[in-house]
Amino acid sequence: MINLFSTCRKNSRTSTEVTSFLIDDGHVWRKYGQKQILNSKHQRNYYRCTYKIDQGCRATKHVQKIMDNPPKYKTTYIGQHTCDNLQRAPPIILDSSDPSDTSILLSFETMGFTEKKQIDPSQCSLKHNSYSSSNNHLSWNPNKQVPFIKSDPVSVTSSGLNHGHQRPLAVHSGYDNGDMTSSVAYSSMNSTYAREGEEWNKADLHELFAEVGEKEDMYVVRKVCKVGRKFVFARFFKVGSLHVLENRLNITRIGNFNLRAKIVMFKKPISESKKESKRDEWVLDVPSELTQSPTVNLLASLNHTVDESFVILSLFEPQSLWLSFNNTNCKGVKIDIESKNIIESGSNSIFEEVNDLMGMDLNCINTCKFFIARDFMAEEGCTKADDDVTSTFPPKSKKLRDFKYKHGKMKDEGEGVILECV
DNA sequence: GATATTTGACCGGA
DNA sequence: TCCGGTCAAATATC
Repeated sequence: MINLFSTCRKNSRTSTEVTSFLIDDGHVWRKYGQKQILNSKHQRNYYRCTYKIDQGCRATKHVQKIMDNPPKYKTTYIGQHTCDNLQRAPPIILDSSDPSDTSILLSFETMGFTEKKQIDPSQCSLKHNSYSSSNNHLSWNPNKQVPFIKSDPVSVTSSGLNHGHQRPLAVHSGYDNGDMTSSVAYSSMNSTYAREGEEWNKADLHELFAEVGEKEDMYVVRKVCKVGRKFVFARFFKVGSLHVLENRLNITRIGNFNLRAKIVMFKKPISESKKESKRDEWVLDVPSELTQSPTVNLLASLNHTVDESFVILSLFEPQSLWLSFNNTNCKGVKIDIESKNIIESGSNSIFEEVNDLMGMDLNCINTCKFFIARDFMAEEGCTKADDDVTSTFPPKSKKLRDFKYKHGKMKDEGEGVILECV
């Protein structure tokens, strides 16, 4: 429910919306305070535009939960944005949890079409586009809560997915890294951009995932990856075939948007405390089927030398891979698989190094981009996987960039990876 | 080190 | 003086 009106307050235009979910207007907000309001059960959270300092944008808003069951949130916008920084991607998935959790927006990608139009909150209605369930994609009728999937070309039964009892679900968001334990399948799902009018929340995703497997938990990453995509980690138990599960998710459509699912190939020992669940402790779990990775063929075509490189296939940019070179000062290079262009490199001298070491003839399309060189010299020839695609990239500070490149071990940087030792 | 959030203190209008 | 809005140091997270 949206109740929009305008009035004057402190010489600023204000508008108020009452919704059953938290909304995202495409702007980047920073919380600057919270206050217990008289005769109100919940605190009011205050936000200002992130670009207040940079660009002098004076827009603010406050959000307050005004009803519990069903939840209702009152968002009051004060002032208009004068900044020109819209959030990197318009949102579509809206959280219905506590207002203190400000993370939870996902975006979706239409097939071959990228839409960067900002969503006007006043237009954020419940209208939905109909979608034809042709071309082997599953369709979802947004007017129905569940199930999301009407039909299933891939037999869930034959996939070995367990459809038994449902485990209690846990949802992580914000800065929670997700306490991913072993013996489970993780699927990272990313997609870009949204179309107007559809609202999604984590409860929706829970129900969607429940359709395809026994899901333990789901982690909606707070920030976007460096290509501006939101993504979700979902963990499933008792998965008979990871690839069937992956395929199953990848043929799922939500409205006009495809789900993009990639299996996350790492695991983490169960730890007792949250503090112990730092990603530094993650260890790789590269299943044997990954030896069939396309990167193997690519490397073969590139005449690489066995002990000189690792190959990292990005989860979130599956069209590219990273190569790192142990014997050089230049720690790595990112290569587009199809074009074989270097799209990011640690230094301008990388090309000579690549040519010398790998016998590759690579093209440079961008040497200006900086990437965080990492040390892949870990035990047993493997490094620890880093599932974080959320770090600032590139680092804004030259000082920080220099530091990270010099040390080359900044584990907090990078992106979700499948690592393969070759 | 950079950036975001938390939270008690502070301020100003009613 | 009360109360809502904001500040800013401390803290958390990356």
